[in-house]
Formats: sequence, structure tokens, C-alpha cells
Amino acid sequence: MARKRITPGKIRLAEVAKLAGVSPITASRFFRNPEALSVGKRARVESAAKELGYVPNLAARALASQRTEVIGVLIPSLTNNVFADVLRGIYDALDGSRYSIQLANTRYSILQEERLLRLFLAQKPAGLIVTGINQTADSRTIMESVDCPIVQIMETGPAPVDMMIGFSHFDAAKAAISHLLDRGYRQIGFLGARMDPRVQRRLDGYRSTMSEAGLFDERLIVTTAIPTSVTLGGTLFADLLAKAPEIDAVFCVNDDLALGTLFECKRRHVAVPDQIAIVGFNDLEFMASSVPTLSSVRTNRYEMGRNAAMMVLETLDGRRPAESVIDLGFSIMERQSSARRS
Amino acid sequence: MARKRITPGKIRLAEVAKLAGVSPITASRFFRNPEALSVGKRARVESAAKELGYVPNLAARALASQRTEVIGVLIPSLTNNVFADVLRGIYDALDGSRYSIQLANTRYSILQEERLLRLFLAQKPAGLIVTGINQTADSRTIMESVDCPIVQIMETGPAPVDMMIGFSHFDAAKAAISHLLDRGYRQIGFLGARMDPRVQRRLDGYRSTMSEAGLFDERLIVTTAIPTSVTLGGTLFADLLAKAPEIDAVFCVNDDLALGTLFECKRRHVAVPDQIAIVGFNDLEFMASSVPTLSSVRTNRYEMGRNAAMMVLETLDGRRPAESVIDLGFSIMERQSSARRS
DNA sequence: CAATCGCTTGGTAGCGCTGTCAATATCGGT
DNA sequence: ACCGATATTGACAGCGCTACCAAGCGATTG
Repeated sequence: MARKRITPGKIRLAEVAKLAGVSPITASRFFRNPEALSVGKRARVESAAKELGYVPNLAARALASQRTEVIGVLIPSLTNNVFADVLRGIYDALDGSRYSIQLANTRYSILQEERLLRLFLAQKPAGLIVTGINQTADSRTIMESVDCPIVQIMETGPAPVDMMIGFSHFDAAKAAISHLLDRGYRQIGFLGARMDPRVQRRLDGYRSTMSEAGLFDERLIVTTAIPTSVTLGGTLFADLLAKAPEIDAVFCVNDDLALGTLFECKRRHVAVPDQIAIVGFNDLEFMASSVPTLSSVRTNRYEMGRNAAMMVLETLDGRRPAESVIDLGFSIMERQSSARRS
Repeated sequence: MARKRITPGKIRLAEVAKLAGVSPITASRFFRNPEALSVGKRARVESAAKELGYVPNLAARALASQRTEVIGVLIPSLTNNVFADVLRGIYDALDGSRYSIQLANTRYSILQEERLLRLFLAQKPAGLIVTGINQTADSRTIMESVDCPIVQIMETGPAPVDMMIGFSHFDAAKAAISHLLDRGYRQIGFLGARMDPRVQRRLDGYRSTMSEAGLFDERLIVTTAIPTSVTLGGTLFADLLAKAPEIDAVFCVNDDLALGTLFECKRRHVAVPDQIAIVGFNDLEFMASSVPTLSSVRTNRYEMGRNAAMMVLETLDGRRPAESVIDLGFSIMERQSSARRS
């Protein structure tokens, strides 16, 4: 008949319980909720577990308890430095907790995102961190019907699925353009790549601010769906210059484009900021050490990841975070590349 | 007495089997090894599963089969662009397979690595990808006693635990220095940050090549344990210049340092390459578009990740890869910053 | 002093799937 | 027509843990 699938040396919870002189269920409770045990048993189970080198079997735990200790993270890109920082924050926050991370890459496709969402939710994650607020209608329905904590990161907006942490890309772009206007620049170009929803909102912010100043001109906008790169920054800037040679400043939707623009200026012997001012976005580390130093919009990416993970943890602990929507803001880092027009 | 933990709407394998008119175990086989079923049953189970929207319960599968479909990945840093590329390769290779990735960050600590290794292995991963060849003795013992495929990435060396893919950092540095020597440079400085094992091997390559040329001088070496950054590149270069003003070239252990060096040169009005040549390492995208363009050692990071994952997959499929150690090599990208000395 | 309460502990069964082995069906060869 | 070999299918039990309920127990209360 059916075999006995004996596993010889393996230490199971039952062994720990036996050594501690308690029932398996009591030993189990030690790991889920040690407070529920009397002090004596708690110590006995603890030392028994340590003595045997017990490591819980997560699959068995997940099967029996009908939930996992995995927090799903959906981000659009693994290469983008921006997400590297966010991820680092998430990993740091979850380090040492009993939760692990399941990471997936949507490649900027909301269809892919929906597919991954279904995949994740089928395994009953403990929590979920998703990027942005532009999910498919189906994704939204799915997320709303799920009872695990969900944090939307990278931006803020109305109607969070559950929780949200980020900042307003519209306002950030507005502030960058206002900064340039304030420093005396008028013909401000816009360089955009990839054009994901957040970049679109930066474009909206640019448009709105320029219009309010009576300076809006469609010719000043150069965008592409191509993924961003430093080289692309140079190319886009060259395009802009060809279309609108009169420009006196450029707002780049990220720092790679800004650096590429700076190099292209060098190549063309265009003085920065005397002839062209440059402002980037994200404030990556190199912006402060280029020559000239490059102005940028600082965003709090590490904190975003860290706080998002902490919001999930708090919710799982039963302590609902004070705020379910957190605006981390941004700040304009004013450097040489956008010094006041002389 | 004990309750019936009925789960109402949930579709389990049993439901699929019933609809298909087969036993649960036959339905199970459809998912693990469809070839073993007769064509008719295969189709019946397939359509039943689709009709019910069946999604297997991974926890139950893992518990019953005593193994998971998770491939563990241990890397030292989430921020470093180098690993972002490697990771992208791994994720791409595993995309669409039934395996998922468990990623952990060792933070360049082999003790941390050992801890994570134990954690991973306790859950019986399907495979493992680890960074480098400098594990603790205990880590090595553990890995050798495990029967899942293991790939060590980033470098090559003797005695792989199982499989290995990378390149020789010693040879790569040697080639970079030889390139500079060949172009007429003699006083070649070395800039190193973080000094992890691979960077150490690049230093060894530098040392060896300079010694062979009769040009070795300890004063030309500037290193720090601080994590790398563009800003740090400028600082280290300034240190080097203070110690050895006579240098005519600098080899930087990565491209961030190289870019920082370039900026520092700009700041000091030192002409590149006329007064100082620069060579970086990794050939990140921006190296080709800086002014002047920066020479670098190109490494195949994406391919490394991709191939590493594919080696794991092949092994799991029972097809042992042709080579268990793959040297992906490198190439010297000669650009303006190391043009022949005039 | 019985009834009640809260805290701690244990018994039982089952989470959903698959390994093992047996049983049955199919097939070719002599 | 018979035999063994091969392909296909199924029965059973159990992977290791925890949900649920109940029971033990001392303390509190009217």
C-alpha cells in the first residue's frame, strides 16, 4: 500500500514540542504569538527550538494557515535607478521581519501588471506594493476585492485602492518650471522619454505652468516613447535645438536626459547655464558633482520604499497607519546649471 | 469536535478532475508532465482547468512534493547598476517559466550571505544563483551538500561549487592597463572604491601588469572601503593627484569613479586625455556619450544573468549544460579618454 | 459556595497537492 | 492465442503546520 514517507533527520515542529514537553500546537503558538504562552513554556520551546536548529516549513505554514508571508512588489523596471532606490527601501524595511518579497517587473505594461497581479493574488500574499495609480479597470477591481494591505507608490492621487505614498509629479514639474521662470528663463524646452504616466503628469505640469506664464509653445516639447538614457538625452536635446533654436533653458524629465543634454551642450560649445539652463528630475547622486553641477528635483525614493513597506507591516500588525495617503513631497535642488540669468 | 474548514467557491485540483472526469492524480500529472497523459484526457483536463479558472496552490504543491519552484538569488547590492543588469537578465530568462525568484541582498557581507543561504536552503529552493566565489567555508560546505543546481556568477575561478559564469577580473584589469601602456601612458594611477573581492582582483591585475612593465609604484594606488559614487571618483582622483602629481593616466575600477574623475579634471582644467587619460570599468551606457567619450572595459552583465538562469533551468530540466563553467570575457572599449598619446 | 470568567493548553482534523505503488489497458512478437 | 513489456490511470496516505473548539485551572464574584 502507500508508503510511509519518513523523513529521517528532519526537525519538525513536533520534535521541538516533544523536547520542550509541550504539545505541537503550543510550540506552534510560540512562533505566531509568543505572548499567549506562559513564561515557562515560552522559554522551554525557545530553547528546544534553538537546540534542534528548528526552521519552520513555510509551505506547510502557508497551506495550513491559508496565507503566505510574502509581500508582492510590482515595479515597471529593474534598470531604472529610481526603482533601485525604492527597492532598497523596501528590502531594508522588511529585513529581519518574517516577511519576504516577491518582486516582479511589469515592463511599463499595465496588461502585464494585471497578469502578474492575478498571479500574485492567487497565492494569497500578505501584502502588495504596486507602482502608480494607472492600473487597468480589472486590476483595480481585483485589488479592491482582496483583503490584504495594498500600497500604491511613486505618486499621489485621489481614490487610493487602500494606501498610497508618493508625491505629485505635476506639482514637482510645476515647481521646476517656476524655478526656471523665477531665475529669468523664458523659452523653456521640455525633454521627455518613455512617457509613462508619471512622466506624462510632469509634462502636464510643464504645460500648465508655461501656459499660465503665457509662454507655452508646442514646439518646445520633445518627447519619445524610447526608454531613457544619457545618449538619448543628447539626441532629444539636438532635436529640440533644431526645432527651437531660441530656447534658453531645458527641463528634462529625468537626470539621465539632463546629463545627456549637458554633454550635448559641451559638444556644441553651448555654455551652461549662460546660453542654456538645465534642470533634471530625481536628483541622482551624480547631479551634484558634474561640471557645472546640475539642478534637479529631489525625490525621496528610498523613504518611499521604506515607508511603503512599513505601512504594509503596520497594517499586518493590526495597527492601521495614521495616514493612509502620504505625500513625501520633493525639493528643488538649485545648482549651477540653472543659476539666475545674468 | 474539529470543524470542517470548508472553502466554498475555491477551485481545487479535485474540482478540475471531477469536471474532466478523471482522478485528481491524473489532473495533477497534467500540470507536471502532460506527456504522460493520453491525448484525450490531456485535452479534457486542460479545458476543465481553463473553464474553472484553476490556479494551482503553490504552498500545497511545495508541501506535498518537498520542493519549491523558487530560484534563490543572492546579490551584494541592489543599487549598483551592474547588478541591475544581471537581475534583468535573470528575470528575463525566468519569465514565463514556472519558476519564481527569491531575491536577497547580502550587502557585501559574506556572513550575511551565509545567513541568507541557510534561510533559503531551509525552504528547499529549486536552484540558487550566488555572487562571486568568496563564500565562507561554512557557506561552501552547505552549498556542496545541497542537491539543487547552483550557479556562481560575476567571476570565474577554480573549483566551482556546481556551475559558474563570469569573467576574469584580473585579466580584464590587465587588459585595461595594457591598453593604456600600449597607447603610451606610463604613470598610471589606480582608483578603487568598496574593494570587494572582484575589485581586489582588478587591483591585482593592475599590480601585476604595472610590475611586469617595471612601472609599479605603491603611491599610484588610491583605494577606499566607501561605496562607490561619482562624487567619490572626484575625491579619490584629487587624492591621487596630491600623492602623485606626475600621473598621466587613471584606471578606475568602475564607471562612476571614471565619470567623477572626468568631472574633477574639468574642474581643475586638466585636459583629458592630453594631460590625463581615463579608463573605466563595466561600460555603462553613459560612457559612450560623455565629453570626451570615456574608455571602459565592457562586461556582459545582462548575458551573465540570463545565462546563469538558463543554466539553472537546463539542469532542472535534466539537460545538463554543455559547459559547467562559462567565461563570458570582456572587451576594451577604446574611446577618446585614452586616445594614443601625442 | 456555586457560578462565572479569563488564561493557557491540548486534541483533532484538514489545508491541497503529489509520491509510491498497484491495477488495468494496450500492444507487439512468436 | 498466449506472454511479457509498456503506457495509462487510480487509490491511498501523508507532507508539516495551524484553525477550531474544548477543557483544565485558578481566580473572582455575588
